[in-house]
Amino acid sequence: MNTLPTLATNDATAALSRWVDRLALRSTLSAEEHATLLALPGLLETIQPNRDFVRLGEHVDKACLVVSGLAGRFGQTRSGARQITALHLPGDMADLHSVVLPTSGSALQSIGEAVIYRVPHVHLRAAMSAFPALAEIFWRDCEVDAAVLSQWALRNGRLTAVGRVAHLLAEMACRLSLGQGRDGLAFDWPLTQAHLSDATGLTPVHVNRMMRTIREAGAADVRDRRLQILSWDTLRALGEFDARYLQLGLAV
Amino acid sequence: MNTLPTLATNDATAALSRWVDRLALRSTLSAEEHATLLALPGLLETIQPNRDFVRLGEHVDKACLVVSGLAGRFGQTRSGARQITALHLPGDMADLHSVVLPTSGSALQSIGEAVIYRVPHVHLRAAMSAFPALAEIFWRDCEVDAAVLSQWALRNGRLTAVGRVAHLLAEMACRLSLGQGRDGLAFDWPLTQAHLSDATGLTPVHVNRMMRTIREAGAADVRDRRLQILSWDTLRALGEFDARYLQLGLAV
DNA sequence: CGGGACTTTGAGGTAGATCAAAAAGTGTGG
DNA sequence: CCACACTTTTTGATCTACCTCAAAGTCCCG
Repeated sequence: MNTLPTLATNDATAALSRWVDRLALRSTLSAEEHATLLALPGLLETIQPNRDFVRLGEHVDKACLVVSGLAGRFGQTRSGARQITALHLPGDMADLHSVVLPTSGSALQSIGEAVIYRVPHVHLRAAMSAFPALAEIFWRDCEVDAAVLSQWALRNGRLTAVGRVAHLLAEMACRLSLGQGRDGLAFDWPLTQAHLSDATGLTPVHVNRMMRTIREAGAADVRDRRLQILSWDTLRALGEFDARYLQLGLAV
Repeated sequence: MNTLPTLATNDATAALSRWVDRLALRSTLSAEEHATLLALPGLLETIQPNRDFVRLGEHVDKACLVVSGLAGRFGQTRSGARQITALHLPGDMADLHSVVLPTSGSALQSIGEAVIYRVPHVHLRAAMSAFPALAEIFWRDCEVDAAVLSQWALRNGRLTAVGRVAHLLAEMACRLSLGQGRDGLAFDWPLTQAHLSDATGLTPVHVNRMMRTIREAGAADVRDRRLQILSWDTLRALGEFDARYLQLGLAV
């Protein structure tokens, strides 16, 4: 499915803009740096639902910016069990780290249909050469992802099943709203219960039961492919959730 | 317990040298960059067993290089359960990422007695200013840690208890030997079974049983605070272990 | 209207947790 | 060198959170 060139360019610019805004939350960008990043060339690509767009072990020379939809980072055991180690939403440069480690250590897959914008490393490197501060800014962006992953390890290692699911829902609500969740918020939600089970290390059946528990607690609900926050406080309590690790610049 | 200044300096230099050698495995360093890093000033500090030397939420202005002993990165749930999200051995700059994210998202604690060398960010930043390539090299080092964490998430999410413990033992054997494990290798091993349980998300009692399983399989054994690799192939099979993610430059 | 993907429910099994206590190791002071 | 306290490992017995297997129900799309 092709979009008109202009439309496509607008999509990419909007996603780049989201990304740059998020960078600016945590780093100081000069006007020139800002402009350079917004002008990064790349290729728009529509990815069918649940398709790898970066394969495990592949040598990559482009970084993927999520334009629309959702992307997951997938690991896999020898016996074929999958584990999601990161979820990326529009405005996330999903594998910025590939600039410094170009051999992909895990696969990237679309969740639902997704559009990505592939930015060649050459251009990112050119930007870094022109503005050395960008290296640090990119590095910082990657470290926020690492902090999130560290929280996932804690959650999946030490929370009960309800806690794990609730924590994930709460995290996504925060990231999707770029702030604290609030009662009544709702978001597009392409994740199936199978995806949630791969992210939390549970079985799909058990995730289903935990979603019921969360619904019956009046915390959150997924209906019609949308996530509804019913009671933010309840959800946060269930998942022992504290948004500080997301580094969104919220009140401490 | 104070050591003579000269001795102390030698320790720090040896640890810095290990760190720089490891950087050189994955990045290309010029002679000047090499020399600058080896000359990084810092403070040697001996840490009592099981003491936090970086606290959660603290604002840090120094990065910690492990000189001797072992350090763990600890997360904690509200209910007090602990999860280890990284283990750092001598020659690891345990929180290099603090240069770009100075508010610590998790605590660092010694495992057994440890010696660390605290390198002020100012000097790391000065090095980065003098040699812009260093920013990228530091970033790459952090990304290797992130790749390891991602593997931990996969392991703890999707392997059985024996697999998790075996995988951790195999990883540590590789990192301690800077290569593949080999039958008969042995290493100092300050980790208690309680530590292993915090790293794998299991209970100490169950870790004990899994250690027995691993011993009875003839794969590995801990005796007298030393880890003995009995059969590398068996251990690797038990943990579904593939060393590539460690980026040690081994044969693929 | 039929087929595929996803959710939901049920029944029964098991890996790992929990609780409790003994055994072994380690360090300290007398 | 022994006695004591403390930490760590080991073992046993029981319990339960989550898994497995199976099938029905729902939604969506061609």
